[in-house]
Amino acid sequence: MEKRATIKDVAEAAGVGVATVSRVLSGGSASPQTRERVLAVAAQLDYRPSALGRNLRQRRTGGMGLLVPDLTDTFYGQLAEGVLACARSAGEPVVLGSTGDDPEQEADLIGMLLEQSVDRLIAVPSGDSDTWTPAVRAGMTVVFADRLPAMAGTETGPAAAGVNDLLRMDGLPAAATPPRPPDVPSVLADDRAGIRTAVRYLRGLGHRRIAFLGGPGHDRRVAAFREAVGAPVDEELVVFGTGSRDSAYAAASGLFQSRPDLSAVVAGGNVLGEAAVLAARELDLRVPRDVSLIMYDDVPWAELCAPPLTVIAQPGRDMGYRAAELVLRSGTRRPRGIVLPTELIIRGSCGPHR
Amino acid sequence: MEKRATIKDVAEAAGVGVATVSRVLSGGSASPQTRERVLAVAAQLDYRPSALGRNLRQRRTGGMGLLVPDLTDTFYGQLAEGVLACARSAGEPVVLGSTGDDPEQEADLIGMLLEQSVDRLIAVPSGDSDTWTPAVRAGMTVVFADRLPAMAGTETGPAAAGVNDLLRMDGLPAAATPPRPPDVPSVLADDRAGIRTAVRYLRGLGHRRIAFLGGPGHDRRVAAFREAVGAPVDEELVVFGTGSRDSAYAAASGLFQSRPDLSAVVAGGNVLGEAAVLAARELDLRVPRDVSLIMYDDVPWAELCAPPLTVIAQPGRDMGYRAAELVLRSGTRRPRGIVLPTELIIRGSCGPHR
DNA sequence: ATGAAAGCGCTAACAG
DNA sequence: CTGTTAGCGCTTTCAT
Repeated sequence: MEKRATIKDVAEAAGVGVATVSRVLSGGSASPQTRERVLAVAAQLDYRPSALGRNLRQRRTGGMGLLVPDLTDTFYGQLAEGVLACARSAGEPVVLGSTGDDPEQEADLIGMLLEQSVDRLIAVPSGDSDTWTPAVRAGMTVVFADRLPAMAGTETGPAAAGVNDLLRMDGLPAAATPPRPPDVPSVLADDRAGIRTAVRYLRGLGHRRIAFLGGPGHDRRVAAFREAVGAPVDEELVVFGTGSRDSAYAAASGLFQSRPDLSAVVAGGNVLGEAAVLAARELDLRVPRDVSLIMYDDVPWAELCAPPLTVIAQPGRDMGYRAAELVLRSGTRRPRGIVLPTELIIRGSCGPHR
Repeated sequence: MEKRATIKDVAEAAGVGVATVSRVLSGGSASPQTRERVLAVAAQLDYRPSALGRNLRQRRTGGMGLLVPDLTDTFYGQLAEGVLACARSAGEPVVLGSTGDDPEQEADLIGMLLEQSVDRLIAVPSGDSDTWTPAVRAGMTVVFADRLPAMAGTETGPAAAGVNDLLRMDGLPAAATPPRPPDVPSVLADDRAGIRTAVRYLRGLGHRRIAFLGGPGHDRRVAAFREAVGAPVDEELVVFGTGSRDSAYAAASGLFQSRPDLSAVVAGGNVLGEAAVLAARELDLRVPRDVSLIMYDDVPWAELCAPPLTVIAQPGRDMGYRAAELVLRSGTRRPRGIVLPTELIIRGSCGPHR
């Protein structure tokens, strides 16, 4: 454990001032001579500028934070891979946190990031806009991915100050394509189109009693579902798990048992899809003979199921990559929301209603 | 974006010196009076000590780095969740990197961490011991998880200096239980026992031509496999993918086609198991009727397969948690290797040889 | 018990 | 074009 050379060491060894070294290394002006000498000495000393010094000086950490609900969920794994790929090509570090879809943990992690002076953050938010106000007020550039924070105090009339105003999206007016991105820096999938396509597909197959199995943060998807199935929504057919696999299973199982008349279900995420398959099997419901299933997220194992699962694919890796780009370019342009397309991939888990 | 209060602000507002504030906040000695006042002022000012200043002063970043091959692989997702859980309870940040099982990227990421002065690292290593020498020499505390770096220059006689000497494990002598942990700080699964149990199980079912489908970093598993199947190992039955899903599929498919006489395969990881299922289906081989399959890693979707997959379960989350504990306690005791048990979970993907 | 002061390694004025 | 200097926010002797 030998201690690293500092900029001062390099300066002395090269017979120049520290400022010159700093300039050379960050591409400032310097005579070719000096530049070369400094570079040579730096290389020779194996000098690595310390991010510590630079960060303190600039009062900010480089890189970015990344907050996801659960890395065990393959979709978030894909998203994370995208973020990491972009960060790597920029040579920036990524500080990771897993929130477990719990607003409190999320708030703690935000606090931790603030303490680290991480001022760029990509998040799949769990808490509502109130959770996010501190981060924004502290000057963080935050890009939301996969979903937006719910608006706080929505039922109490005018929304409280904070990010709420930014979150106001178009109020889901009559189907307009292409979708208008929200005004918050964000990378989302076109949930509405994805769900609508799925529901239409099921209806085309003759299904009328279609259920939605959702999880935390799936409100845009449920909204789209309600819109797609039309007016009298059978509320018993819209159920939610809390994010854990157990609760997802319980929700799925409960749904199948309480409403044996349903003929198709749309799972709002891959963990819920997994639960649906498991619950169906346990109850001896055969897919797609007894019940058709469409799952949000295309994950590798969707193809391994018997039958292979029909899915609404969203580009997880791309979403992560784009989000990282947005958050890194935040100085350049005021980033706006991005909406990425989804795709219905028809495999074998849906059949005609019978 | 209001700027945060500094320790100086607190000191002034409380009418004390900065040193006192520092002491109070880090649990040093101070009169109850002073302590209370400082605390009150700090709370009132919403003061958060800046990690930047502290880190620079102490010439090290808190927290830890985490390097995994691929977050899209559910096992590493579990591992990461474990690490994050431990880090969170310690309030420490985690800097994440994904290596893609590529030693070069790994080396780059190590460089990045060094630049950040991250001096604790948990890694699922891709490169050999040479890749890791710089990190160790720079004074990093590194805990390996899931596997150890291969020894460099092993074929050229005496191993080169570096971490090589630390890596020397017991040379797989005749089966001794319990397994002796290596002398490197590490958290590993008991691969040998896991593989041996699996092979014995298959043999008990009458299988004689058993193949091993491996990936990067599976050398301990292959070694165990060779040991378990005994002397004349049919080398054609031991094949490798490079880590990507495509190459895993190619390897599996090639294996099935070149050796239609095999009756069972052990997949060294869940990505390879996935590939095996896919390849078998593509070739119209039925599991377990035509070929039995055991996969390393118990992942949620193993149960969804038809038939559900018999697996060698290893405690991914625990491994991550323990590794994080080790790396955090590194100041206290010199951490040694830990070996965690595996478990053969029999489901439906193995049948009698026929 | 407490304050003053010295940096940690770096960048950004500001002079020369 | 280049060197000097002043901190960034914090911990830590060292006096008091």
